[in-house]
Amino acid sequence: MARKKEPERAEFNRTRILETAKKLFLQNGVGQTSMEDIARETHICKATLYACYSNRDAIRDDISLEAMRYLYQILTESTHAGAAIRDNFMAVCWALLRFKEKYPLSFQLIVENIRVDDAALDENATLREIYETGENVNALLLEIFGAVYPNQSREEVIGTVFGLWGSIYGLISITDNKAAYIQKATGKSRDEFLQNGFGRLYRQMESSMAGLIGKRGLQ
Amino acid sequence: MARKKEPERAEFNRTRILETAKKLFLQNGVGQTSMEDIARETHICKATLYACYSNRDAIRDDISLEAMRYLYQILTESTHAGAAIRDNFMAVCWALLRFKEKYPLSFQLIVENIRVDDAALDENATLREIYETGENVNALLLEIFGAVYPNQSREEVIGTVFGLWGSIYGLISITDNKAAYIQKATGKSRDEFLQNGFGRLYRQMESSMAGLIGKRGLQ
Amino acid sequence: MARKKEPERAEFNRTRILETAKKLFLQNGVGQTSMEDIARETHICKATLYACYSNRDAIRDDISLEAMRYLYQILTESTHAGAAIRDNFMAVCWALLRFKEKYPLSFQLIVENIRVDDAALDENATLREIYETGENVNALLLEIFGAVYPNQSREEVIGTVFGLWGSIYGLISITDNKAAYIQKATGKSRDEFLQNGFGRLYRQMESSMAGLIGKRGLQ
Amino acid sequence: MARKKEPERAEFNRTRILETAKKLFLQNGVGQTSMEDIARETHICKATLYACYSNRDAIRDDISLEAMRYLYQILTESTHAGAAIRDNFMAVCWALLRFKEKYPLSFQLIVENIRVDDAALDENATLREIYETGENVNALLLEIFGAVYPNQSREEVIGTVFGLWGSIYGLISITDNKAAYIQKATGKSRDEFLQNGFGRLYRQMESSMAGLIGKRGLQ
DNA sequence: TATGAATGAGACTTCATTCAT
DNA sequence: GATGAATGAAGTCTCATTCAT
Repeated sequence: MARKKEPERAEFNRTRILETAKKLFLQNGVGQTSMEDIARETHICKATLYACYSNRDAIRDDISLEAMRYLYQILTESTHAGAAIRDNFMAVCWALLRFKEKYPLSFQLIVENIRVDDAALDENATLREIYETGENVNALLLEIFGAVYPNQSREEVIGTVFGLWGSIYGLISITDNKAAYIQKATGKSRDEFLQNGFGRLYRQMESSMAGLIGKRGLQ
Repeated sequence: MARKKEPERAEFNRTRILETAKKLFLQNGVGQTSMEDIARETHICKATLYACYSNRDAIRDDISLEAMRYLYQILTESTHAGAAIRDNFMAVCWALLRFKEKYPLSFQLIVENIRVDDAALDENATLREIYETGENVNALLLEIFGAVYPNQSREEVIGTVFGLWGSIYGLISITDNKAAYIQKATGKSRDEFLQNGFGRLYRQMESSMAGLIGKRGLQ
Repeated sequence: MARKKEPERAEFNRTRILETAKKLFLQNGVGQTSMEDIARETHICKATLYACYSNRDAIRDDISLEAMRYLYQILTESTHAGAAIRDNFMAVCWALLRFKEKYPLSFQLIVENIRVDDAALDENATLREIYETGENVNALLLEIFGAVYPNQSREEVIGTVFGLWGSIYGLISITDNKAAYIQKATGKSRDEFLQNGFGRLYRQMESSMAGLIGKRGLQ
Repeated sequence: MARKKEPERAEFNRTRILETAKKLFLQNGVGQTSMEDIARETHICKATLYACYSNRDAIRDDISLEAMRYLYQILTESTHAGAAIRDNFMAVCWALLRFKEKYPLSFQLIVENIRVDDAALDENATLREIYETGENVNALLLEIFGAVYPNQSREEVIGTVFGLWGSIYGLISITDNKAAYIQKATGKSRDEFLQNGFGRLYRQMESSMAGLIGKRGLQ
C-alpha cells in the first residue's frame, strides 16, 4: 500500500491510533489494552506508534482532550444566551448524555480533577489544554445560568451550578449504566426516565432561585 | 513466631492481603498493581497468595463485597423506619460520603452494574453476594422512602429513589474530587457545600412528593 | 529434564550463566551480547535469568569478581615469601599471562579503576568485593617485593611496583595481541618473546634496586 | 542560514558527526552510543547520517584513523634523527601520553591488532589506511631507535622496541587511570610519577643495549 | 543531498501462574 | 498450607536501517 503524502501521513496515523484506542479502551478497559494491541489493530508498527504517542497515557490524554473539546462544542452549540432557562438547562442535560455516549471513557472527566501537579501542567501541553477547556466549560455554564441569579453572589451561583452539574452527572451515570434494570423495574425507557429526572433537577434549580429572588416567575 | 493454627492462618492471610491490596489499589490504581506487588508488600509468597485468591479480580471482588456489606450496614444503622424523612434522607447522604471515604475504589459500584453474565453469577459466589447485597440496599431504600409516597406506584417510587441516588452519588463525586477547587471558588468547606447540596436534593424530593400527594405535609 | 534439588539449583544456574556469558562476551563483545543471547544459549528463560542477575552489568561484575579472585589466588600460589626475588618476579609475570588467557575480558581490570562512586561501592556488594580483592593483590605485591627494598620508603616501593605492574601489563597486552605479527617479524614465539621481555623488566627492577642499595647482591 | 555549497557541506557534516561521536563514545561508551544519539546530538537527521557513515563502526574507524594520523604526526614532530636517544625516547613517551589524552578511546589501538581479515582490509579503505599508518609508526620507531643497536639484528631491534612500546603503554595506562590513587599512595603527581617510570624504562633500554654493544657509551 | 516518517527486529523487563520440595 | 525457583507470554521501548519526497 502506497505511503501517504508527507503532511497527511502523520495526522492520518494519529487519527487511526486514536480511533482504534477508543474502541479498544472501551471494549477491554484502558488497563487491559496494551500498546501491542493498538499496534496490531491499527497495523501500525510499534516504533511508529511510539513516535506518535510516547506511551499509553499520552493516547489517553489525547482522547480526553478530544472529548473535552467535543463537550465544549456541543454545549456551545446547544445553548443560547437569550433562550429560556429551562431550554438551556435541558439542552445541557441532553448534551451531557450525548457526551457520555460518544466518549464513555471520558465521562467521568466531568467530575474528576485533572491531575494537577504544577510540574505536569507546565510540561504537558495536552493536559494543560484539557484543563483550560474544562475551565471554558465552567465559564460557559456560569454565563448561561449565572444571569438568572441576579441577587446571588458569584460564589453562590458557582455552588449551585456545580451541585447541579454533579447531580446531572450522577443521574446520567446511573441511568445509562442500569438502563436495563430500570426498564425492567419501572417500565420506562432510559430516555423517558432521564426526561423525568432532568425535570426534577430543573425544578430544584427553579425553586432554589425562587427562594432567593421571590415569586417573580422565571421566564 | 509460632505458626497459627490452620484455619486462623488462612483467614489471617486473606485479611492481610485484602488490606494491602486496598492500599496499593488506591495508591497506584488497580491496573498498575500486580500480584507481584501484593506478594512483596504482604511478605506472603506468591504461591500462597494464589492459594488464597486465584487472581487479581478475585481480590478486587472481595474488596467490593466487603464494601457492599459495609454500605448496607451503615445504611441500616443510620436510618430508622419511624424517623423523619428528612433525617433519614440526610443520614443516607452522609452515609454515602463515609462509604466513599472508606472505600473510594468501590464508590462507583453504586451506579455501576455488577458484570452480570448469567454464567458469572452462577459460578462466582462472591459476585453473586455482591449482587444480592446490592439488591438489599435497594430494598432498604425503598422501604425507607417508599412509605412516604402512598399515592405513587411502586414503579414511580423506584424511579424517584433511583434518580436521587444517582444525584447524591454525582454530588458527592464532584464535591469530594474538587474539594480544593470548590473551597477556593466558593469559600465553603467540602462539608458545608455538601450540606447545602443535600438540602437542595431533599427539597427536590419533597416537592416531587408534594406535587403528587397534595399539600399534606411530610412529617 | 528433572529440576535440581533446591539449594543446588540456584548455584547451578548462576554458574551456567556465568560460563555462557564469558563465552559470548568473548566471542561477540560485551556490548553485542544481549540477555536474550545468554538466555537462549543457556536454555534458561529470561525471567529466571533476571532473577539471578538483574542486568548485564551484574553478570559482568560477577565475572570480574571471579577473575579478581582467580588472580589473587594464582599470585598467592605461585609466589613465596622466602623465594628468590627473580623467581617471584617471573612467577608474577607468568601468572598474569595465565590470567589474561583465562579471563581475557577482565585483563584490563589490572590497570583500570573500579568505578568508585562512593554510592556504588556501598550499594553494590560485588563491586566492593572486587575493589577489596584488588587491594589484597596490591598488598600481596608489596609484601613480596617490598622486603627487598629495605632502604626505600613505602611510597617509593609502591611507585616502583606500580610501574612494573603497568609495564608487565602492557608487555603482555602487546605480545598476546600481536603474537602473529611478532612471530613473523622476529621469528620468536609469543612465549620466547615474553621471556625476554620479562627478563628485561626484571633487570630494570634489579638495577633500580642496585642504584639504591648499593652493590650488595640481591637474592 | 544559507546552505553550504555541496562539497563543503558534506565535509562539514562529517566533522560534526566525528566530534559529536567522540564526545558521546567517551561519555557513554561506544556500545551505549546509538546512531540515534548521534543524530539527535548533531541535529543531523538519521538518513543524512547514514549517507555519511554507513554504520557506527565506520564512525569508529574514522576516529581511529584520525587518531592514528595524529599519533604519527606528533611522533614525527617530536623526534629527530640526530637527537640524543634519551631525548627521543622521552619525546616518544610524552607524545604517547598526549595521544591518550586526546584520543582516550583509541589509546589501546597501540597494542591492539587492527581486525585483519584479508577481506576487510581490501574492502575497507579506512581500515587499510589505519593499518598502513600503524606500519608507518612502527617504521618510524625502528628508524629512531634501530640506529643505536648497530650490532643487533633487525629482528632483535624490533623485539626490543616492541617490548618497550608495550611497557610504555602499560605504564601510561595504569598511571593515568589510577592517578588519584597514586597521588594518595605515593604523594607524586601523575606526571612526576610518569617521569620516573619513563626514566626506568629508558635505563632498561640503555642496559639492554649496553649488554649487547659493550661499554661504548650511548648518545 | 537532506529529510521526516516508517519499519522489523529485538532488547530489557515484568507478570501471572505453576512446580517440586 | 507455605515456599523459592522456574517459566512462557507479554509489555514497553529502542535501534539500525530504509523509503518517498
